[in-house]
Amino acid sequence: MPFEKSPHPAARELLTEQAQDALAGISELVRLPAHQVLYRQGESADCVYNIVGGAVLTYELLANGNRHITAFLFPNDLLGLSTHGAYIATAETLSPVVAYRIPIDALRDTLTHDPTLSVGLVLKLCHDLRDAQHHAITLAENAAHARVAGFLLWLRDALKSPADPLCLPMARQDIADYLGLSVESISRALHLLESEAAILRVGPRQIRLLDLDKLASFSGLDA
Amino acid sequence: MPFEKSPHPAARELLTEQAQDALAGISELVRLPAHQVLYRQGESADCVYNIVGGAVLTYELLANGNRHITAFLFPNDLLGLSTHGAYIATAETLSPVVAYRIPIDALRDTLTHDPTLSVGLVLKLCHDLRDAQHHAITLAENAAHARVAGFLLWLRDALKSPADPLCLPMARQDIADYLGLSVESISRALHLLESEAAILRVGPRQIRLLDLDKLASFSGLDA
DNA sequence: CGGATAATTGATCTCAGTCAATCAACGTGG
DNA sequence: CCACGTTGATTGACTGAGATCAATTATCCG
Repeated sequence: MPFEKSPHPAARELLTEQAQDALAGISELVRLPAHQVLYRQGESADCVYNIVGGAVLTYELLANGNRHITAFLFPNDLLGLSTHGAYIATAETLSPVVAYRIPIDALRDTLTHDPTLSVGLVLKLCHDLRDAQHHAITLAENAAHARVAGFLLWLRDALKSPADPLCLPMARQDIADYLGLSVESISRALHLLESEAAILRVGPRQIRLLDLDKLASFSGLDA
Repeated sequence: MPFEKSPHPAARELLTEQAQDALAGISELVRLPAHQVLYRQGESADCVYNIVGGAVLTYELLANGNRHITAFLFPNDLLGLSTHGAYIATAETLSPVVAYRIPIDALRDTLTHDPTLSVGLVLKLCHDLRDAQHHAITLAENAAHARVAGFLLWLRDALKSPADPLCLPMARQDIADYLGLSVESISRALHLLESEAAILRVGPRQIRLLDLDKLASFSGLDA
């Protein structure tokens, strides 16, 4: 939604400062250790969270026992919104996290009074929707190395850290459950990308993206 | 977001009557023939559409020439929202369509004045986000017949037509591009589901869902 | 009725999953 | 400080589900 055509903020900062302030007024700052559950799928959705620092993932457990990761969330991301009063997914911290915890009632009240927040929230949701659709496109791409290449580029963007050794905040299994692949396929894809000199594995959690263009062409999603 | 916990409207009618009225006041009713482009990916996003009747699909063209369908849209669905002033996908009618065309500027103005609309819009976007995540989960499920079974159940729900012969508004190729499969795999999956007495193909576009429980267990997504 | 398009069926091959083993990294306790 | 055990990551061999290519059948619309 082109509410702000030219001076658009960075993709992940769609909640304007005013909106952030409005939210801060009704929220509580919480600090959480790594690998802590924020909320569980099916629980009554009482609060939403606005991440300040750290990384979070959300997942759903399927009937067959598979775990499907629906999103990785980073600073300025919002999570916990749902339509029918119950959380859709389970949310877990990947690292120590600092976040605003916002009671849903307070959010609703603020929303009905403060139009500024509305616009920011709508923009944020549009972005998240776009992200989810992009995720779906990645999953529809059948080639494993294409999914992994796309994932690395997406992560680089999401982390806003062009810091050369890209730091993965999640384990291989998390990437696998996000991309719909096995951990072994993730390894093989990384091996392939490395052998093609597109990346360099410094450590299991540190990857240098050597050739962004090559990665983009591997991902098949660009231009 | 549990803005309305108990008396929640049907999933596809999250825009309240008030919100619908607010939108109707600033919009123009348009009628379009089948297989007409509403807008193209990359164009300036000037209008959003609220579907009254008919079916629409949105897709993105990838670098490798593949077409990925991001959504099928039906009455009460909203499309055309984007974050940065340009449409993300191309939208095409599947059938003759009646829709409200809403200038984005008018929507923004209304949004900053009418909190009712805000809440409705946020709810709608939450629903769409959930739908996109569900789509991603379907794509991550590797079994072709599982995807097709899930798709049929989803479509039945989306069409709000328990009318026994389920009418598919889209072609096999559309289903394939939505589920990340080949047309042949769609056929084979339907054949399998039919041989298991879960469905019955009346015609290419008419399918009777004989055993919803069996379909659900094939889909593997339910509880 | 006839041509064009869509849908189905068949045969083959490729790629990712699975099972299994190896290797590396890290933290613990002796 | 180092041996050890546990966990996570990688690599290898094999299998199976879906893509692809090709041919046939069905359906739509003039």
